[in-house]
Amino acid sequence: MGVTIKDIAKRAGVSVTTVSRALNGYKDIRPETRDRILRIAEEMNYRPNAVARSLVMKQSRTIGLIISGLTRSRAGHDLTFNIICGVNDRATEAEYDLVLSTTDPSRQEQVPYMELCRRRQLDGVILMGVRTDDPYLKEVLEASVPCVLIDVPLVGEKCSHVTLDNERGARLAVQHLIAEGHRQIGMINGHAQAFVSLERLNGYRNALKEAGIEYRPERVFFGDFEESSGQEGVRHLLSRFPETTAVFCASDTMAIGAIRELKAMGKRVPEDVSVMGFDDIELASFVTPLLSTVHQPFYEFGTRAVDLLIRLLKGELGTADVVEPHLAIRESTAPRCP
Amino acid sequence: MGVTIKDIAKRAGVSVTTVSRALNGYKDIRPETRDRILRIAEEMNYRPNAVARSLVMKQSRTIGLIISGLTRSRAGHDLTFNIICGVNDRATEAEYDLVLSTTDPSRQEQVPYMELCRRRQLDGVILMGVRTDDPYLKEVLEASVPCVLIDVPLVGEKCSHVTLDNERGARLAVQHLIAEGHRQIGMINGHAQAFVSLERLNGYRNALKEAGIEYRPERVFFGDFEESSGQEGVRHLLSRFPETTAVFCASDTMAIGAIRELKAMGKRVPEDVSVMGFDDIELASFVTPLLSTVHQPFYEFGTRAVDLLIRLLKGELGTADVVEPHLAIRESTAPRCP
DNA sequence: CCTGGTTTCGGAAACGTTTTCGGCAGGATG
DNA sequence: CATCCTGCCGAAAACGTTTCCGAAACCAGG
Repeated sequence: MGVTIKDIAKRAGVSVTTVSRALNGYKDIRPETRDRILRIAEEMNYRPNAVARSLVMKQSRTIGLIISGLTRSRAGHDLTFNIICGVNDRATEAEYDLVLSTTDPSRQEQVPYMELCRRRQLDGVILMGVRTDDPYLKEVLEASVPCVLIDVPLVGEKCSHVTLDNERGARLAVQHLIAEGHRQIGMINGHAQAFVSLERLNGYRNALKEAGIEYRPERVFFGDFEESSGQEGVRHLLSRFPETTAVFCASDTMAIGAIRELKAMGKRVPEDVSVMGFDDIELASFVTPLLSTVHQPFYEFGTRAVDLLIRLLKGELGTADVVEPHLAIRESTAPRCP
Repeated sequence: MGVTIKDIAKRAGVSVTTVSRALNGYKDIRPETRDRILRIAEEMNYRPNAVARSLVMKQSRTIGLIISGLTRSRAGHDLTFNIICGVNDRATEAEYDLVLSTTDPSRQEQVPYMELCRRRQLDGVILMGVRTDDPYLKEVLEASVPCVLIDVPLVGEKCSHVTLDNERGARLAVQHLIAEGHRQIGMINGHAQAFVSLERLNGYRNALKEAGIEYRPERVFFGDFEESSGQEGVRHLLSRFPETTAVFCASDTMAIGAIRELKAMGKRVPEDVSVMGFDDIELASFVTPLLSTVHQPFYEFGTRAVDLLIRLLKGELGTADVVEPHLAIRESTAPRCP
């Protein structure tokens, strides 16, 4: 159907070798024949067949974006989408094709990481959404195809990652709470299978310690990043520590749930209790009160991930890219009422 | 690097033909040799090379998801993401790989539709975000690779589409407004380059006509689906028709902008003016007041698009899949105050 | 024993590229 | 004149599959 390199060769009266040379800009070809071939290719509307090329070159100029647990969580919408956009934009800039793939822990056992890569002959992959106990994690580190992880702080020879400085982000958040006069501060964390949860917990602890406030494990509730666990979290926290005047949530979604529950309990936000989120999703700028939170540049995560991957593809060693957090202070936090 | 069919053949002492036969479950092979080969393949951890297979079979078991104007619009986030999820889920179910690709009108001129398909040897594509004046639209209809359009009501021999019954959705929306007692109803439409805009306008007109209300073209403002054009829309509409008590917006995002502007003008929503949206994006359930709107099942659009494409791939003729709208009445609409 | 039909298998071409190797001119050098 | 580059080009192998065609081997019927 399509016009091939052979057709051009025939029409130009040369061999396929010469056509290939002309098309790929090699030097050992007479300029006139090169131009003639190029003109003919143009006329015949020739388009190279990437599949055939991949087969012989053993690389596909394709990167895989593998997302674990995509549809499961409602929390990740805005977040995931922006990363996808960043990856896509940067990948097409660099002339890489992008194949989208999703898994979950059970599928990860069924189909191993390397099979996924080999099947499509992926040059590299960007992996997000994996949990600490996911099978892919070990596979990735000892695999032969380069990989960059998002929000998983691991590096290997052929493995980089990009993530926020989560400890610092969390620390800034509760530092702000403390600066506003709060001392009875609870935390609603994500599940323990997420790396970021542990780091954010550390940030919370460190901020308290700096301020000379005692850390009490009972003050942190482990949810699952979803709205309902935010509600559950405040019920749990407030019943045990009614004197709480501020709560730090490890996701905006949970913060929204927390606010909803606080309102249902007759508390005012932020007058009675301040709540701080994490992520700065789009919703944070639309709910009432507007959510104070720590901003994560998700789109940039996507572009950076591609950059890291391209460096890996060039043979450079794996590296870490941790981006600076900054606060977005809005309406859901306020000075503690005396 | 990877183990190939040839390695298996050597180890099993048969030809590659026989191995291929065993692997693909053909019948002209002795059951014992088939089982033996299968066992060996298993042992050697063989994975077929999809690239080589694509080359010879001239089909890739890959579908392209081409999105025009992805990052440009903030309006489309939730919408686009859900469609992507639907497409992805259904595609992996059907064992198709998904390559993500984005364009915009200018890129569409540079790289023709068919080139995109041929390069990756796509079996078919799902196309969304195209406008009435986009180059791809003509190309798609006369192209040789099957295509399903989202929200573009065109069918061809190898071209299906899935869309909401937009006329009906809009009609239901303003019928509801009319039923609430409103008669001074403005409309904030999308841009004229979107098919849905025209259909929604028809719905608006038809609902008015049914109710015996005069249709006045000056009462409809053409925006661009974005929040700011919603604000602009109410300024325009309210300055010309201060007696307006309800406005129907062709997107939730514009509705949110409209509400914001109305509040800024000192009007209460819905007491002074009702506003109705379109799309039912996630945000609609979080803003205050909660947005009344017409629901679109975006995720389902994605899955249905894949189903349509698969039927096209089987050789069936192009067809239309128009899904029934239904209203989600919440807080932003209310009976007209007497 | 011959014929004809199955069953089971292998050789080889094909898909569209890239790349290695070598060949043939022509000019420069000895 | 012999030798050696250098510039330009073609033949052919290779990538990993699938598939067409034919060939053994076996069996049944005559």
